[in-house]
Amino acid sequence: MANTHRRSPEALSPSQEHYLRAIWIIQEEKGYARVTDIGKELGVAKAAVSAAVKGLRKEGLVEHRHYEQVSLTPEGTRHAQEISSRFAILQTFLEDVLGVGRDDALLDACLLEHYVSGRTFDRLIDLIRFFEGEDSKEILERFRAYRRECETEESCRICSFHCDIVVPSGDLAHSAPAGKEKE
Amino acid sequence: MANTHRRSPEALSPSQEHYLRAIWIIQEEKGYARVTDIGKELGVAKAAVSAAVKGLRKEGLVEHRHYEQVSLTPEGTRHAQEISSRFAILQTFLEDVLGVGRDDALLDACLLEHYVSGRTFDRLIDLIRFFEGEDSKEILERFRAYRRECETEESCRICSFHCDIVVPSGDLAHSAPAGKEKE
DNA sequence: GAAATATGTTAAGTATACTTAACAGAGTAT
DNA sequence: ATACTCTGTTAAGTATACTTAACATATTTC
Repeated sequence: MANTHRRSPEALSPSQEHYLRAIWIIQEEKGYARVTDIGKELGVAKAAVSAAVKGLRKEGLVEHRHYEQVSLTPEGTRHAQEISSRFAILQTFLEDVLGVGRDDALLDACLLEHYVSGRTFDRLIDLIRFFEGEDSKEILERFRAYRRECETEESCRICSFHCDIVVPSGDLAHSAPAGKEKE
Repeated sequence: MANTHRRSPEALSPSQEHYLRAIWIIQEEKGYARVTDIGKELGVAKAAVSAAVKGLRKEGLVEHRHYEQVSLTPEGTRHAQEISSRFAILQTFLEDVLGVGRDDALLDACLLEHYVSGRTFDRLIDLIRFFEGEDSKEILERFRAYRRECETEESCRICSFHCDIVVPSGDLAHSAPAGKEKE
């Protein structure tokens, strides 16, 4: 695909990451995960889960004997926690820093968790911690005030798209059709 | 798919968005886009471009007669600009606010542009503008100082993953395995 | 203008990630 | 204990998005 991360062979696909996180969540909630539970959690048919689990088993991420429940191996657990960590970081950033509503934040975090690079996650954590710090609390407050102002002002509706960030001239300028994206 | 945005039928796929942006970039650069150019830009075979263009034509986003060059319709141009706008917003945020290196920023922006919701983009613009504003310049500087400190400190290496954001207890707390993610 | 090169299309095949439908195994209920 | 229900698997089919190979068209070069 022109749009998809070119992964190294051992790397997990977004779909696989999703399954792992779902299994982890269900395990935490009710102790064990069944095919049907996973399907419900992700909104897919049992057959799809069955196939996905087969793949995850082949990679040593879950244990699963026919007609029995699915459980994460230590390796699988490690991955699941990593993904959940990424999810939590994104959700925190979206909700608590940006002020995005919970529903949008959950949806966005769920998609983005698979695509953000480790380096960017590190920086996001920095930013969250910066805003979280005692001597920066007032900054977050200032940003929130700025945002409220932005929401009421007429001029700011325009900047949702085609604002001067697209064809910028200021301090943050980039030439509009920016660099290549070979992955 | 468990991992992919469930789009309304008229919505574009990440792949299609990618093609549109590539065509736009090439058009800007050299006036016209050929199948081969697009393939090179995206790193895919000509055959793939041919098929993709057929789809985009059916949706009225590009014009293309057999063995001739591809050009965006007004509708296609609108989409391409929108995507480029999203890309630029992300790149600006990653590079200028977070301080992610250019290469990572380009790669990340290229993946994320397809998945971030409009609402989140609005807020990202707010944040960029906030940091860009004259009376906030010193805040960005303070964040950069904080980051530099973070990089040198031993304790901060630990927080890349499995930090207390995962199982949080502070002000920014979320219960660890956070909400559903039906899309 | 014929040959060589560049460009574009088509066909066939692969991989992922789903779907529905049919079937198989396990547990419960009267 | 037979029937019903729930759960899991398999098979077949769909859709997207690629690949390579073969072929078609267009352009350039001599």
